[in-house]
Amino acid sequence: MESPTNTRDRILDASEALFAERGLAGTAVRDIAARVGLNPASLYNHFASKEALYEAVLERGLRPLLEVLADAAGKEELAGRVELIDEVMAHLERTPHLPRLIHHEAVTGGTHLARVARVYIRPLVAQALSMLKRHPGLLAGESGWAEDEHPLLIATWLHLIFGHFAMAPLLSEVFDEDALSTESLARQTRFLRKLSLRLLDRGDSHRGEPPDAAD
Amino acid sequence: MESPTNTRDRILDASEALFAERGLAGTAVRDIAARVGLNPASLYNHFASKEALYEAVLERGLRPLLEVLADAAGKEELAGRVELIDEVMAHLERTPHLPRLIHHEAVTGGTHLARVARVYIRPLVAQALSMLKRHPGLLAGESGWAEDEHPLLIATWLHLIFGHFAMAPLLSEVFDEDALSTESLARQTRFLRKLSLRLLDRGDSHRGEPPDAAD
Amino acid sequence: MESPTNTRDRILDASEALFAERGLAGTAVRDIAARVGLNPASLYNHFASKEALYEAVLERGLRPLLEVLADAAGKEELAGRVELIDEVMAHLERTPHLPRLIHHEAVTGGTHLARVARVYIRPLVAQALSMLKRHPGLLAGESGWAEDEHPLLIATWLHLIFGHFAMAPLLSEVFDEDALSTESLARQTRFLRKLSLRLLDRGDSHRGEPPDAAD
Amino acid sequence: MESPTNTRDRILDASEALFAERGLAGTAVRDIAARVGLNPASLYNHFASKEALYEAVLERGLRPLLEVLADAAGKEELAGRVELIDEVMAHLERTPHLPRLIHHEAVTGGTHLARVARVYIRPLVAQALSMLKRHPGLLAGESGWAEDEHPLLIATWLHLIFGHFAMAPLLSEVFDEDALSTESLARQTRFLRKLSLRLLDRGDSHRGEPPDAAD
DNA sequence: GATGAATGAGGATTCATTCAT
DNA sequence: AATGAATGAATCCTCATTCAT
Repeated sequence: MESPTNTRDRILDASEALFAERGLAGTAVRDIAARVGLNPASLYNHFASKEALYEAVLERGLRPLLEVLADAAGKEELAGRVELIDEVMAHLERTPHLPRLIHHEAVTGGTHLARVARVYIRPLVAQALSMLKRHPGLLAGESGWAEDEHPLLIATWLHLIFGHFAMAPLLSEVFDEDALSTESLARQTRFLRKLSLRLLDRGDSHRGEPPDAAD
Repeated sequence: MESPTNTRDRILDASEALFAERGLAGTAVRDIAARVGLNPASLYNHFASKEALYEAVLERGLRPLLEVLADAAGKEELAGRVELIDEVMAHLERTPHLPRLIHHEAVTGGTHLARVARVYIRPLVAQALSMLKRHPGLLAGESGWAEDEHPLLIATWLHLIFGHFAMAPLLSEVFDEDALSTESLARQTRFLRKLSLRLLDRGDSHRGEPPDAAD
Repeated sequence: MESPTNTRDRILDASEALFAERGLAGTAVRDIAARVGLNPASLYNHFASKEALYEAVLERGLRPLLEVLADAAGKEELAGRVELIDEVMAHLERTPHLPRLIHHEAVTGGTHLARVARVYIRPLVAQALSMLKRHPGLLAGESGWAEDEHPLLIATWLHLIFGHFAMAPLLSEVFDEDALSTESLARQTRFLRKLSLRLLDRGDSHRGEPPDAAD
Repeated sequence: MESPTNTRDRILDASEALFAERGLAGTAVRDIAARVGLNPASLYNHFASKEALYEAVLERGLRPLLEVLADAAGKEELAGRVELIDEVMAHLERTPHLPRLIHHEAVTGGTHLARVARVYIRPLVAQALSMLKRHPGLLAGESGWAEDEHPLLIATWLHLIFGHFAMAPLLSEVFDEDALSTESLARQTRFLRKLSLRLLDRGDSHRGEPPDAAD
């Protein structure tokens, strides 16, 4: 988070913030340049076009997130599941623009979306699905989730994690509290863990095991 | 949803679709005009500016949605809770652009957001909160939700309902299925009801009451 | 030549002059606009792009020339031959920018060249060749032109007619006389007729028939 | 014509080709640099400006050509006349970009044109005119050329020689044969000699002296 | 000599909007 | 209510050039 001396990175930082805030179309190259303290023409010494800059921003933001997810997903299921939430939330707290960027792409159905979805998100979802399938709580009788509901569970986490960051402006407005504050994020993280246990474990499991004992 | 002969409505329809797809900044007046089969100048016979048109689109989309919500919220709690999901999902299915519009606003933190939030969403959230508070399942002992978690529960529904529609382009790409298809929407609705029961009722309550018996 | 009231034509006129003078790359849209007394943006109400404008200029200039040539070529050979020169020179005198435009294209080998060559010039050359073949003077013995020299004869006329107009700036500078003045053009026309007779008729033919008797 | 190791010459070569192809305005410094495999900034170690580079290209191309012309013009008239054509054609074959460069200048009426015309071309034309005047064939009776037609004869050669090279892209397109091929150039040279004789000698002279016997 | 980075000026084009018709 | 033409401001980007390294 320390401000980089490297021009390229400073451009990427400024772009990330503005693209997240206003979207690709709503962001003027000149505004990015101004924020970096650079002549607009200078940006073109580093990126071939606004479009290319946008892609670089996506790439730079998505790749580390991907790695966090892949790492966590590789661990033991039970532990990984909870830690996954923690780590993703922690990571996003450090790059809070990213979810909004993704939302812009997701909502817009932009050119990059297909690529982003295929390269980054699909493998992740696949991994998450296989994790789910091996989860003991799901095998249980009548209270479990049918197999065709598993994707919806995955989507639920996506919505709740990314949505919280992406919709932060709205949530802050509605709930009168900065949704990106440390406190708010911690609360959301706790809530997500609790909710996850509640969704994944049978009725009796979350009775003997207080969900937020970890804090 | 039959195509209107009224010019003003045709403009609103075209605008809604384009604003939802590309956001305010990404949508050109001339593109709206072209879609309506009109000269761009003619739009100004109906709306004072692009901005005014955008507000009219928001207004036209939000008001009926809020009426649906207000209506449902006024009913008996238990019945209302489940029907609320059904009705909102059904309503959004008929105006599928709306959630994306809201998301654009929410993510962008646009000028209209504050107004939209205060006028439309806050009262709703307040109502929902009071509903939650009176819900019997929440009174229960150690497994319930603390009062400061109630807003997060409300947000959960917002994320899951609006998110599903708004992120439809991404979800479709990732899950290889049109997220706005009748089937997909029905499944999401069923899932939401089940999830709601699971979140709101004590462990033993959802055991005796099969969650998707309603279908 | 009277200045047109029609905006589109005024744009074409200004463009023709500037494109001829400076070439496509050397001409700024804003300069065209300024010459017409218009905002640069207004040009785009009439032409989709600078490129399209350039094509329209070429088209507007070439088509009538083509017709002049086709008309003249359709007439009796002997008469036609001499009149062809006269008419082409007279036509070009009225559209003196055209040859420079063509030269720009010819020298640049631009994108349009292939089309211009195929659509406009090839049919013309073909016609001229067939005219040449039927010319009696060419049948004659040792002093005639071999068949593979016929294209070079055609090219000779092209060079002399179009070259005179296109290179007018240089010729004026070198010969201290405006190459596009009525007088200069008349002289060049006379010269071309004389030269043509000299090239096409046997030695004795141009003795009994004084070449510039027509004036 | 072997590719030079000298950077300055490599720049001049690349520039000559590009200036000839696209003209001064149409050529970007960066394109020249790219063709040389150099950073644009490096060009400025060798030439003060694009303009200066252009002038250097003109200079480098024109001076040897003029020496050829001056040399040939100094010789005996009759021999020189025919050899002049040969030598100029041979020289231009080795620097085929030059005529296009000159045409760009000539057609554009650029800043350099006046200088080029006065310094280089006028003395040459003067010399050629004096040659013409002393030519015996012109003294002849009614079939000769009046004195005010002499400049037009000079111009004729200019048009035919330089025009052939400069308009090569068009001619190639129209006549379906590379106008700069060895064969095509040889044919044009032969044609020019024949045409010269035909223009300069009386009717009976070119009867006893077959024009292309020289080949 | 070479280069990466920077820049002011200018390039074509798009945009939302106006206005006379 | 509709439109063609006009426009000032902005858009992305290119250009020739400079300069520190």
